[in-house]
Amino acid sequence: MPKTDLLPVLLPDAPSPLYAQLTGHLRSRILDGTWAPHSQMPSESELGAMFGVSRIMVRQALGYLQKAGLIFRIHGKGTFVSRPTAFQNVASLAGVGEAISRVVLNRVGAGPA
Amino acid sequence: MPKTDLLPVLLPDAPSPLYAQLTGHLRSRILDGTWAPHSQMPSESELGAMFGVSRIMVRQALGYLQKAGLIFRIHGKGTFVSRPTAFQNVASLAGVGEAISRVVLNRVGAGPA
Amino acid sequence: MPKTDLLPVLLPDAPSPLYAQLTGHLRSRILDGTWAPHSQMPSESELGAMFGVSRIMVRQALGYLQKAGLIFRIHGKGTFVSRPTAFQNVASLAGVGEAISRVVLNRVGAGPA
Amino acid sequence: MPKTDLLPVLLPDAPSPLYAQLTGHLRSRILDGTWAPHSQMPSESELGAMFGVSRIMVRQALGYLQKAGLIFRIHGKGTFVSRPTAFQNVASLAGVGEAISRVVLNRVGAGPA
DNA sequence: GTGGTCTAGACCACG
DNA sequence: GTGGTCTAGACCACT
Repeated sequence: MPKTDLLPVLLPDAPSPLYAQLTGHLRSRILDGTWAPHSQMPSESELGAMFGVSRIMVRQALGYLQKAGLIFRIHGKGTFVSRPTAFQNVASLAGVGEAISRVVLNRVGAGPA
Repeated sequence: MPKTDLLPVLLPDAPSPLYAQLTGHLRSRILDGTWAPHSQMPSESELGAMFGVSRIMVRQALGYLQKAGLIFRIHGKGTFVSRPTAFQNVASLAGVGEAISRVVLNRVGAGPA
Repeated sequence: MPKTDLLPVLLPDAPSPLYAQLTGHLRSRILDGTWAPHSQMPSESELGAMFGVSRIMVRQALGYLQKAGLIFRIHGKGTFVSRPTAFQNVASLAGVGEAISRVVLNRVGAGPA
Repeated sequence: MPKTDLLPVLLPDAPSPLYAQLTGHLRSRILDGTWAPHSQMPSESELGAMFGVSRIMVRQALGYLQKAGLIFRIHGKGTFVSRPTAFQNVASLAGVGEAISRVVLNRVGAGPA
């Protein structure tokens, strides 16, 4: 009787880590245009204050978004949205976009070994 | 609390589980003011060392105390005594107290810029 | 067996972050057989003590090694070397090796949640 | 009252650079014992706020004091006064003192379980 | 004044 | 008693 019928709904019982939630929130704001492409996002500290989490969690979430090609970061300058919405599904291209943007805005940075 | 070797048959023969004893000890220290309301308790590891039990036992005991509204825990921060003795029976309100305390504690340490 | 002398001298003028140095040290010990394939490595805390760094730096270094397929980690059990030296250059296969090792050592993460 | 655009070419018009003044202030506080030997000084941000200067100026001044052997800095921990007045002229030894202090400080908080 | 590295130590989830 | 998540706050490198 109790047997759930093939859940179409995603079971929300799993709490999911904070940084995962935060990643989702940030991604939404990028996709919905709150932060426009190539515009500077709020600083890591500000994002931490906005969402009530520590800076380390912000950095972890931003790291995911960077890996996904949605944003790129420039040391000493800030964090930026990388590409327009139309390109967001093409993750592999976004990576290229990031590299180009980095060069354009400043210069290449050294990745970790 | 002395050990009674003669147990009435109605009770389980085990001399009360370890975590129950520990829960009693911790509750006593909270009620007698050893750990003041809203003050931070020793860490789970320290409590384990203090009472000579494993951390899993400590967590089980703390879980009881939390459910009873005597304490609340903040991830990454610590375990805290929730309210003065007078409020200890109102478990449901204590939950609210926890939520408020959490916000208060968060905000104290997190000034925006 | 010493390191491959294939690569010309890497310019060592950059101080290189601590976690990068640590990653190198750990990789060396894996490659030289200090920690044998499929054997359990020291815990994160022990590695921190061994190298005089914080656990977070250890985790960062282990994260790199995991991404490179040299190790895999099992929650609640430990960190393990993933594959023999002969396979270390084939990073893509190492991922498969990890999956197999998980099954061999214990079992699959059974419940699909 | 007039803006002197007639500058004597030999001397700079600025009455000693900002960081030199700051360096003097900080040195005074160290020598008069405001910050005791081996005690932790205020953070770079706090010092900037205390003296109304930017953090970059603070870092420049601290760099001088470090080179002079009056202080040493530990990444992720803080800035510390290095030695009593009697030793302040022996800059080279202060470097050794720093190294030792680092180990000592590290070991205090990092028991091998 | 940003992002980058690092420390110390808490609670959480799993075995 | 492991690895996983999270906090708070320090100094560092760059602009």
